[in-house]
Amino acid sequence: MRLRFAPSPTGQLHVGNARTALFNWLLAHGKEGTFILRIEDTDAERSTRESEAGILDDLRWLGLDWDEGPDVEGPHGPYRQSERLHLYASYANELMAGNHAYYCFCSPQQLDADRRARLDEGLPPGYLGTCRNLSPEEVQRRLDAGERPVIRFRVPEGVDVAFQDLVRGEVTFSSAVISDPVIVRSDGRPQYNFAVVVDDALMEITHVIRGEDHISNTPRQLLMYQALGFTPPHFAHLSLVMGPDHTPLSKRHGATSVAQFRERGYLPEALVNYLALLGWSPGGDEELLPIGELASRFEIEDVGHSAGIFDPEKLAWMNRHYMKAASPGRLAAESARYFLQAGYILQRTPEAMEYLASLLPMAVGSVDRLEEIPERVRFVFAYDAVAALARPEIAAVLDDPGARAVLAALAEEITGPLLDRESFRAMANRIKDRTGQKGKSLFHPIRAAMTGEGGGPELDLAVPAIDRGAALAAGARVSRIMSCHERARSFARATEKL
RNA sequence: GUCCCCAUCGUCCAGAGGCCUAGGACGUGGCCCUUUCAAGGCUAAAACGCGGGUUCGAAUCCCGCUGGGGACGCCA
Repeated sequence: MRLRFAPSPTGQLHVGNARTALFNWLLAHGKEGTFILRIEDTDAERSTRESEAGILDDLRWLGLDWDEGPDVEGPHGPYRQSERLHLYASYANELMAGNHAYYCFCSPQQLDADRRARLDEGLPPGYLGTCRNLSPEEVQRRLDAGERPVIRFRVPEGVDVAFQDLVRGEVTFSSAVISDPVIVRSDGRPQYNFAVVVDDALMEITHVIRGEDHISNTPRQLLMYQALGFTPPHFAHLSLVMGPDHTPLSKRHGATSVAQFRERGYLPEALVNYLALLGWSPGGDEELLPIGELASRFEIEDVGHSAGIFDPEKLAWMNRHYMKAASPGRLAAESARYFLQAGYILQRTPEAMEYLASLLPMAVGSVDRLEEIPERVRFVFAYDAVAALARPEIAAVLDDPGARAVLAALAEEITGPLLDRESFRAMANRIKDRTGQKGKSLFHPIRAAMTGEGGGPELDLAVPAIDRGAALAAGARVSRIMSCHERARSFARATEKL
C-alpha cells in the first residue's frame, strides 16, 4: 500500500489539509504501507520554497513523517513536480501521438467570454471544443505563425465514467459533463490533473485519499489513466472541514493553519487527536488516543460522509488534556517563548527553565493553551500592591471586617521565605489563631496581599512558588520576583494609605 | 444554471432492519468538592430534516422533496 500527501506550496498548511495528510498517514501506518510526500509546485507564480519549508515543518511538528519525499528522496523521485517536467512532456507527447490530446489556440480572453456566455444562457460553462477538430494544416499554420497553444486532453464522447470511492461507494459521471481539460499550459508547464495522474502512476500510489473538492476531477483523471495505459489507484474522498456557519473553514473563522495553532500554544498531539476524530471514530468510548493507537484502528471505509464543523471548544478540551499529561520539563520548554515574550524570563538558562517547570503544574490545569500560561502565573512576576489596590475587586477585600487584622498579622508572621506548602499552611494557621478569621475571610486578604489578585492557583502552591522565585540568583535570568515578606509589608503600607 | 456529494442532540461521532425508552464526547444547566478562579466527580436538558414507499417491523433499504456542500480555470 502506497499513499501520498501532495500539497502545493502556496501558503501555510491549512488544518483541512493537515487532516487529509493525517488520514493518509494513519492508513499507511496502520497497514504497514508507505507514506510519500510530493510537492505540487507546477504553479510557478504562487509556489514558494518558503511555503514548502513551512509545510514540511508543520508536518514534522504534527509527527506526520514520510518515507519518501523531497528531502529524503527515494526510488520514485524526484518528489517535486517542478523537477519532473521532462516526465510530463514525454507523456504529453504520447497522448498527442495517440490522438488523446490536441492543441488548443483559444485565448484566455476568448475562453472567458465563452464561459460567461454559457453561464448567461443557463448552460454548464465548460470548454466548447472549439479547437477539438482543427485540421493538421491549420494547426501547423498557426504554430508557424508563432501562436502558443495549450494541450487539451480529448474526453471521449458518450461514455460513463464510474469508480468505487472507498468512502462514498460508486460514483458515476457522464463524459458529456466533462469538458476537455488543459493538460499542458502554453508555456509548457503541466496542469494539475495531468501531473497528478503521471506522478501517482509513476510513484505507484495505490490509494489516493484527498479532499472532496477533487471528486469531480476524478473522472477526467481516470480517463487519462486509461489513455496512458496505467492502472488507476483506489480513490477516497474526504468531506471538507467547515466553520460554524457551514462555510469552508477560512481566516475569518479564526486560526486555520497548523502554524497558527502551534503559535497559539496547542500541542501537536491534541491537534492530531482532534483532527482524527473529525469525520472518523476509533470505535468504543475512548476518544483520547495516541497517534499510534489511532493508526492501528483506522480504516478508510469507516470515515464519515458528511462535512464536519471545526469545533475550537473540543480542541481546547483535548489540548487541556494533553497539557496536563505532559511532563513539567516539556511544558517549560514549549511555553518558554511566551514567558520570554512577557518579559518574565530574560533567557533560557537552566535555572530559569527549571523554575518554569516548577511553576507550570499549578497553572496548566486551568488554561486552554500554552500561550495563556504566563498570564495565569503573572502574579509571580508582576506584583504591585498599589496598582492592585486601585482595582475595585481587590479594594473590596478590605470591606471584610477582619481583613485588616489578617493583613497586619500577615506582615508580622512572614519573617522569612516560605518555601514549601507546610510552612505556608503553618503560617496561615498562626494567623487564623491570632485573628479568629477563617475560610474566605482568612484567605482572601492573604491572596490579595500575596498575589495582588482575586483568584488564581491554590495559595499553598502559589506562595512557595513566589518565594522560590524570589530566591533565584541574578544569574538565573528571570525578571526580579518580590518575596512574600516584601509583598506583605508593601501591601500593608499601601493599605494604610487608603 | 448543469453535474456530483451529503443529511442522527448546538457540535463531533456510535448506530450496518428488531439489541433504540437512540449511546458516548465537547459545549450548556444543576449539584458535590473547595480559601478564589479553574480543574475534577456526579447529574440534567438536548437529535433520527420532510413526504411517500418496501417490510410483521425502518434512524437503518428505495424514491421524491427540502436543505447544505463541492465542481464546472492556461489554481491545485
